[in-house]
Amino acid sequence: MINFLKHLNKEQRKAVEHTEGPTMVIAGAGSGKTRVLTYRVAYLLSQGVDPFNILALTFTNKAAREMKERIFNLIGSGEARNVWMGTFHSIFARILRTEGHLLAYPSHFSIYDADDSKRLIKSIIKEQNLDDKTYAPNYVAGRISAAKSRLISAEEYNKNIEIQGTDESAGKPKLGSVYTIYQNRLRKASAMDFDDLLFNTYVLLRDFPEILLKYQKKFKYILVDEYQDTNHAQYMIVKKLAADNENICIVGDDAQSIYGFRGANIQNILNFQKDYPDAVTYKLEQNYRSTKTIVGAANKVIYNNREQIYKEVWTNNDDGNKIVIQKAATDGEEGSIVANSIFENKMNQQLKNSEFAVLYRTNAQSRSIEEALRRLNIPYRIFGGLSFYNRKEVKDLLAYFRITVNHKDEEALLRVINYPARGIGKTTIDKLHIAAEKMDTSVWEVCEKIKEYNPGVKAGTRSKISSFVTMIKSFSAQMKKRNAFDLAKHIASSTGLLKELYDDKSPEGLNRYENIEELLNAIKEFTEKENTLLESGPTEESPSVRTLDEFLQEVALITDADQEDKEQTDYVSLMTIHQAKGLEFSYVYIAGLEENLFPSIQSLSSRPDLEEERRLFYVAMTRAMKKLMLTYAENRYKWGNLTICEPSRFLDEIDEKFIDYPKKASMQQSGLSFDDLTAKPKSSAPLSGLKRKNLKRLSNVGKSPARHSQESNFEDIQTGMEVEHSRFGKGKVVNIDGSGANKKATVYFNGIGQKQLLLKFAKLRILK
DNA sequence: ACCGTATTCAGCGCG
DNA sequence: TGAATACGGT
Repeated sequence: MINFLKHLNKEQRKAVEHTEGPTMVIAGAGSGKTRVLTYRVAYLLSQGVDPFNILALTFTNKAAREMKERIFNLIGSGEARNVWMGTFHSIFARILRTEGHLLAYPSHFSIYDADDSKRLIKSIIKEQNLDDKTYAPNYVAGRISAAKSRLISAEEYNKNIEIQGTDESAGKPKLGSVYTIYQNRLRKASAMDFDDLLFNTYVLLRDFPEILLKYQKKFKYILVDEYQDTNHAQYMIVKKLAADNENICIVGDDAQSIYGFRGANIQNILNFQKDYPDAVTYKLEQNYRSTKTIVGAANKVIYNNREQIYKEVWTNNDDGNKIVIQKAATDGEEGSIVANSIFENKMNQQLKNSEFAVLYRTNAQSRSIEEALRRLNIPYRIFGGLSFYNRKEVKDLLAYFRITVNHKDEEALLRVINYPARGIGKTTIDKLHIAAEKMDTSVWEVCEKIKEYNPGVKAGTRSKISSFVTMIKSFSAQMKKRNAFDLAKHIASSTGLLKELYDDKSPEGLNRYENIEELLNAIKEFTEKENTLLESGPTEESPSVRTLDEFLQEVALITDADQEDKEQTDYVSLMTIHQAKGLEFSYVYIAGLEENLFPSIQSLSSRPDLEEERRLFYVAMTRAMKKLMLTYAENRYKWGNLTICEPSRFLDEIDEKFIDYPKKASMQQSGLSFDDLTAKPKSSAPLSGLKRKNLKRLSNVGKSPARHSQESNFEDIQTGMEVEHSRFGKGKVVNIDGSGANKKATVYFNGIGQKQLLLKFAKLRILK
């Protein structure tokens, strides 16, 4: 039964078997952290602990998903399914849906994403006649978010002399009142933002002892992943929940704390021993991932930080290759060096693209690397950017769902009240707003009782508003009767949204239409998946159909669109170091090791910030299993003009004995004059610009990562051919015009008719 | 109401 | 450089 424990080393095993009392597991990079967490849960279950008594908190959906899968693999999904395992936000949202009424929230409250929050903040700033430069919405949002994650309410914020002083001397004395108004508006919309999910959970546990007791009794065993990334709110909630049993196990690595800028408090992990004097600490120091060279070099770098828990990461792996440091004349040449090196390694050792990753500090750096990879025809995928659920069209449809579930959801209302256009324009919406403000109610309420409130709009507009209200209400009426998919499809078509996108025959429009299709597919999957689950076992409640509001609850907290790539395509990964956390690759390139870029210019003035940059570098280095190459450029395009750069101080922190400086190749000389300085501006002519946009867009759908190699086949399409299109089906090419990237085909599709398609976008498959 | 042009502003980003 | 937004004309 517990023979799976033999897959663990001595220290890992001790950490797994020590189930009672506070436990801290310091897991060095590549030391099998996830393994310990999953085995620990499996072990608890095998010891007879009730799965309903286990709470496992992670930061990302991905981490939660992976952990679940691995536990299922160890001991089957039967019992393990009932463990409360998920992100902080999803678990707390779940608690708030049941207990939120105590805080006067309905169970169907909306969750505002960062976008919604910013829109709202922006409109408040406007309404208050504040200058949107001194009160930049991003900055204001950041301040409010920081306050909430430090558990400072709007009221406390305004009362706090120190904070008020800071804001006043920064010339932004109204921040507090924006915060207050923001909270009122959220409240009126029956909505919580991401920070509220934490904040309100804390308030719930603080002010309602019986609720606290209930969850303390329930969660007898608490596990927290990536503890070094917890912010104050998360820390306090966990502390409260664990106060009774103190069966808390936290796992993390202080050396990998890289989210200080968004409120993570590294002191939480550094002070764990003080918070729980009885805590037992286990250190996982054996690295299974990297070569001795990489581990040694990384250790040496992180050693320069003052604040850390002492540990010595070591490995049994081979020495491996030395770390290569390469200088480039420009960022363009840096891209070429990286691409060439990938090409060489790949050819010499017959490697897959997926064994390579290029990491950088800022997203803007991806450009030069992309171009170089494209020149060598190496398939790549850029991570980051807009994820599926952040696309406009997807959010629009979701907004219809949201307002169906929660009429008061104002951000949703504003998104869709005039989309597709129904003649309810800006002027009208402003009037509605003013009326709502005056009567201290929601915009929805004004719309619903438009005659009573009489916001001074013409009769014609009034009837348009009324029919919008009627339409939304009709959706709501069907919500509990129809399954999520049926209703979603009904909403998509009867609002005219589907038609609007369908009629847009531009390549972008097609893309949007397909995204809606994909969203509907996801809902269908959701509907069916849950139904099969119901048959197989006893679950909570007992609804016979999965409804739209349930789908919305699930989807509101999903942000990684990369639902495991189904087609495991083979590409080089390009991502920021932050995105690379938790991943590993055989060959890693870290680009842009220059002062003011990495470490970032914003970090230079404070020691903690600089140390965070160093940890970031540590994280980057320790992603590599076999080979690591570091590059920097002497000149780099920043915001459009060439800037002179100095090598990063971090390069000096690596012990010489681990480094291999390649002999200055002649290509660097020629590269300077020919490859880059002259070719660079021209290489981003309209054509390549368009292509890149397309790649970026595709790259984020997850289902269809950017694959450069695929693009070539449109050259082959000719008049008379039989082709297949993902949406229109089979058809015959009637005509071709244009050439190169602008090559267009006129295709006659069976049963649909003629379509004009830009070949570089339309993924046509040649049949005959 | 909507579209094309001008202007502005760049940090990493979980949920 | 380029994306996101503001503005002014139709």
